Amino acid sequence: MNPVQHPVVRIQQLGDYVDQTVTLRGWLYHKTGKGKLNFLQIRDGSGICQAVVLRGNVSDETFEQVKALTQESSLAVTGVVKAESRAPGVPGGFELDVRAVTVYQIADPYPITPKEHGVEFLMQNRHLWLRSSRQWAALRVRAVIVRAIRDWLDSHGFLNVDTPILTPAAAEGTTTLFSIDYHGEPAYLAQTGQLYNEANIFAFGKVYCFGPTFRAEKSKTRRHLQEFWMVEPEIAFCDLEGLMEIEEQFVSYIVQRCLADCGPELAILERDTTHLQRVSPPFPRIHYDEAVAMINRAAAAGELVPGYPDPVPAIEWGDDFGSPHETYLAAQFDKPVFVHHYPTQVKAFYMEPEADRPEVCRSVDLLAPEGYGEIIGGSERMSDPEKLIAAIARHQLPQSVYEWYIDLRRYGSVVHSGFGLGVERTVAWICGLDHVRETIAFPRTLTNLRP
RNA sequence: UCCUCGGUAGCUCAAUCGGCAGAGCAUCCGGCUGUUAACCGGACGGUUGUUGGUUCGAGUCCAACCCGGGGAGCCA
Repeated sequence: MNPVQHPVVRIQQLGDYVDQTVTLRGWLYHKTGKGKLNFLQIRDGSGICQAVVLRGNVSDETFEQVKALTQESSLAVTGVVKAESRAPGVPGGFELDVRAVTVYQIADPYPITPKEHGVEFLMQNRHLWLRSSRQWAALRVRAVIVRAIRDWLDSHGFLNVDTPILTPAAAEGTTTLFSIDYHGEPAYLAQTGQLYNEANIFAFGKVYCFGPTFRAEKSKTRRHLQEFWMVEPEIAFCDLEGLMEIEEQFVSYIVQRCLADCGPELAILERDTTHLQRVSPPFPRIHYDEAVAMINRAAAAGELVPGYPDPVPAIEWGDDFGSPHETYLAAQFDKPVFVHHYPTQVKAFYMEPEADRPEVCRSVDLLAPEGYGEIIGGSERMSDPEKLIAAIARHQLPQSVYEWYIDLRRYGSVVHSGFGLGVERTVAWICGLDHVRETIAFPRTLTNLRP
């Protein structure tokens, strides 16, 4: 029996071929032998299918070949698709009653077994780990999230205008940047496209940039990468309140799209989706003042940070929140929560101070539930050129470097706002992963540059 | 940078008071017609992160260093 005589199908489509003879091409994910009966779990990138090889249904030569297959051997199997409730797989419920097998390669002993492994080992073998079902599922959800991001923005009047990755200076003074040699001149890998986005809205009205950003922070936590992807929408004629409305529509769409399109993937990840199903506008909004009061009430009562053995630390008005504060705040709500009007002094120079209360600014962070932390940071931008020049001076930044940015306020300034959404944290939240390293194919963490 | 936990077979781990370094998985051989991380029998597998020290004797105790995990700060 020649495999090429039958349609070559992907496992995802198997349900359309019940009782037909087809060929699958892929890799052996797992094998259990029962004497004259062998069960092969075959991956092809689109799903996992159980193939049943019974001695007598295939040639003796083929049967011996199957017994010799190792994990991750590449092969093609031809047989009849059967609806079979006992069959595991993605999608489950179908199996292939095998009649012929073509082995492309017998794989060397595969280092990643179905048993447990440590993080260090898995990261050293990331190029192979990607094949494991949980990693496969998370990266497929990531792809859907990216698609949802673009679909929502593209269909709501935003133009994708990407911004440079090689930049001459820091957008926000404090963060550590990766520096490179730009033909003898120091340059840096971008940590945000925001300033360029602000130029772009004066040409296009509503824009977004979407790409990798770089932070050379010595951060070694489940929420941090050195290289991560961020989508940054920026909107002309939009104030803080308008911004929050856009953010909650946008995030809700992303979540609902994943629930609709990623059922099998979320099942593999064993994600409890009850929290996610509640994600719809409006999201709760709390003022920084109120957040400080909530934290200090919890601190006084000796409450613990959810998920940690430590008590909620008290905070003084004017300080930025630490991770334990954000974790505590987010846990008080069952939806993402907006925290707005942070103190001006802890935020970036370009954020618009509140007119009748300049010690707070028109900024807003969105905190994800279940301990996933800040997934969005955004603000209304300063639109008056004189106030912007003063803010640049107050932050001891060189005005000459920002002349082009000040120009944006000299030639038709308007109220405008924007935000940045971190893709990896969003993926971690929606997938219920405990570390962002599993949300991107080749994560760059503090200690992982290779593979 | 700081705090904290760890490093023993390819992988995941065990080793009592300082006294012969041991299991499971993977791999190889044999058995099994419904397996779901199958199961049963056998084989193979070790410079205990590195260097130095204490001791009759160190995986175990001491010191320094290297590597990794989690967290703080900072951030998305």
